[in-house]
Amino acid sequence: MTEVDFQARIAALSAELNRHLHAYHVEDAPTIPDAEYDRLFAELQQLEAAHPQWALPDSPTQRVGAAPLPQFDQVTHSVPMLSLNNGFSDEDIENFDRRVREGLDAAAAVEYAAEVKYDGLAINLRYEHGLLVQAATRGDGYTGEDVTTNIRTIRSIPLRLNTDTPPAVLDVRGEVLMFKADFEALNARQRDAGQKEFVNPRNAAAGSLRQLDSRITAQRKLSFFAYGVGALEGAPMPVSHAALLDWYRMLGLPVAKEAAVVRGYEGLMAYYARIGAARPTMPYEIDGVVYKANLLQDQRMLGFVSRAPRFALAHKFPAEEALTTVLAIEVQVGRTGAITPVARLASVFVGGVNVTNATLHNEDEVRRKDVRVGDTVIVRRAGDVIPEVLAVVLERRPQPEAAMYVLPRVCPVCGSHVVREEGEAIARCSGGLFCSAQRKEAIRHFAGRRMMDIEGLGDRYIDNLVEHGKVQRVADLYALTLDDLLEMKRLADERDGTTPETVVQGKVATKWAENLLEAIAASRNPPLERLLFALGIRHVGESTGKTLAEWLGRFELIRRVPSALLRVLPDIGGVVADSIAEFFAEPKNQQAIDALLAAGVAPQGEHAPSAKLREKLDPVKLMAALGIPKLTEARCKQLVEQDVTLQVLAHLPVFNVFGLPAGVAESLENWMREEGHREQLIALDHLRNDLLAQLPEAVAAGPLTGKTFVLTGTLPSLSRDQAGAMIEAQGGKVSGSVSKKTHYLVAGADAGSKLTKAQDLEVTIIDEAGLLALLSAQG
DNA sequence: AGGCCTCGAGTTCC
DNA sequence: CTCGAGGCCT
Repeated sequence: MTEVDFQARIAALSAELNRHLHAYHVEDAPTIPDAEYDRLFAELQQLEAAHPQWALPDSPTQRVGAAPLPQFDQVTHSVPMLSLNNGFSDEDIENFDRRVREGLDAAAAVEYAAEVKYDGLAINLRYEHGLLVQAATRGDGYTGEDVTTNIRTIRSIPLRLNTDTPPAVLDVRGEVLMFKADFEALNARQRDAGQKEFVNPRNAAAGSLRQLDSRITAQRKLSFFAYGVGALEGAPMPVSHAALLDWYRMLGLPVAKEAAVVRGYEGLMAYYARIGAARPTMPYEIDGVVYKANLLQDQRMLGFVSRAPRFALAHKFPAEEALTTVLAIEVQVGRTGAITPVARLASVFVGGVNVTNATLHNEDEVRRKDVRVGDTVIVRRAGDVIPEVLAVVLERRPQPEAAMYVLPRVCPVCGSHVVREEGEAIARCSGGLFCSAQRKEAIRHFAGRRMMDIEGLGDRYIDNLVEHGKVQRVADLYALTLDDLLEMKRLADERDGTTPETVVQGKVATKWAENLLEAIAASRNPPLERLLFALGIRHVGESTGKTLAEWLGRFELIRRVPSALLRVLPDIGGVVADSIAEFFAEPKNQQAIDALLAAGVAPQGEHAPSAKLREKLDPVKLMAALGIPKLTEARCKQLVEQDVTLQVLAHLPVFNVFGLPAGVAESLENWMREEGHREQLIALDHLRNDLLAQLPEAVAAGPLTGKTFVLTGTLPSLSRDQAGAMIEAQGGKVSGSVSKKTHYLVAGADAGSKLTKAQDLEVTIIDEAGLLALLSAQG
């Protein structure tokens, strides 16, 4: 044979084998005996090995797996993979149908695409010019993991689309799952090999897909069904969901047989009943059905609400329920001291997992359900994840019965009083950082991934470090020595009665300790927003931390700004501002922070306060932010217009002047009479002047000055932060929600309610390209 | 005052 | 993931 012959033979074999694969795995109609397939496969493998230059990218030999990866790479989805809203009751479905009809102004019954909801893993397959180039997990919806080599091993996924005119880019959304039969077979193999069995098909599929060694994945029988689309370039978007599925079938992609088009509420319910009846005999597990407005045009019109489409709903089957007994009711103490009762249960298999604990939320909840030790209870996994005690089976309550549960009046950890604020559902331990449980939780929070990110400082170590007095405050982490850690481990081993590893495997233990110390040291320079989040200030999470860092720039400043100034920042109101100011005013916290700084913790990326702050330092806004009852912004404006600045206000002897109504004047007077308030005002005024002096001049009047923008959806190339920064750099303003005052709405993919609202208000809507044009045209 | 939306907090299992 | 609370707009 000549080289040309080899090339032709390889191509022919690839094509033929791919046809057989498709017939077998997608059409369920085998075309040749397995032995014959294996023979052709072996021939192809041989030829490719001898003539690798002719091997095709979609050769079936690509499916056997490759050497292990060191890790999975991160992939950013060009169109986010959002989640669906869930419906359980008939009423939920009725509401869904009604909202859709209202949204579409539809008189007649709406046409829906209905399909089963697989219990598997959502995956995005990217095809470029017809070739599978990348497969990624859903992840958090925006970023997932690159599992291409593993996905290639799934026989029913075409490596090349069956078309001569493939789109330049096609993101196929679908579900990877394991058939029940394949799951049973796998577990039988695992059992024979003495390996751990998987608890359910979903976990087996997830575990197989997360193998770094794709040769293992290749041995697991995974399946795939396509049901959605992300990015699509170079081909028109099908006009309906049903048309999309038809197109997929033509391209050789597996699509579930159960997909159907139905009409109106009755159609939905009939489909649900039909699938529910067929469910036990289906070859794979499903946890419900999915409804989507069939017409793409309808989907567009309905749009999105925050993170979920308004045009689709997952109609879930009732969660599986199981009976078990309550062994004990214990309480947990959270970071904020929250006392949460938890039921310890006799282990029971429900919803695909073994459940041994279930939260009882709070005292009222336990009372309402009247859960007692020894009771038989109905348990289910709420929202498919979190186990929940549904109800007590009273007939099975043992005699003599246990007493009704009462929440402990003192903290079981530290003995401090448990307090329940008026109107609050949650009881809290009053011990603060005196309570070791709260201390542990505070340290755990501090070390967390999204905060200081100290790798290797897990719960067990934190427990031991606190128990053995090595760490009292977070700052103590930075003073830990190798000896401290080794001693801690020795004590812990002694107490647990385990073999003291330090002695037996001194080297291993030392290495562990060195790594941990290194991780702690490496956490010394976090971005400012993360440090703020890590401190555990109530109401300050990731987002609020970011706001503070962005607007005020320096930790030293944030530490001393009064509540009134915090309150003028976006998304920070009275409650949050007070919480922050009180935290930093508390001497214990001050000491803890000073110790942290002394230990060398220094946030990186500090900067001067944002120039945007200038407008927030407006005397009217600041005065209104003081939180004086009845003193509205309008009243403040009135005062400032009569030259009553903060400074003047602080020294005013009387208040029933300036045309203020008697009630307002009285309220003002009462406030001023309280101790420290006049001083507060003066300090605030000084701080304001200080800040104004150091703030960069207001952004030079740019072309966008006076224009307000709102960003929504996902832009193709810019993050929202980047787009916002660009707008602000040219003098524009970015606001969080659409109003009449909005000049432009910048809408990306999957824009939600903001888009609808902008349309209602007839606000100019532009996309990323439009924004860039606007920016560059004038910049 | 009411409604919508986002953020924070708490929770479980593998 | 879900709940409740806080913030912001009409």
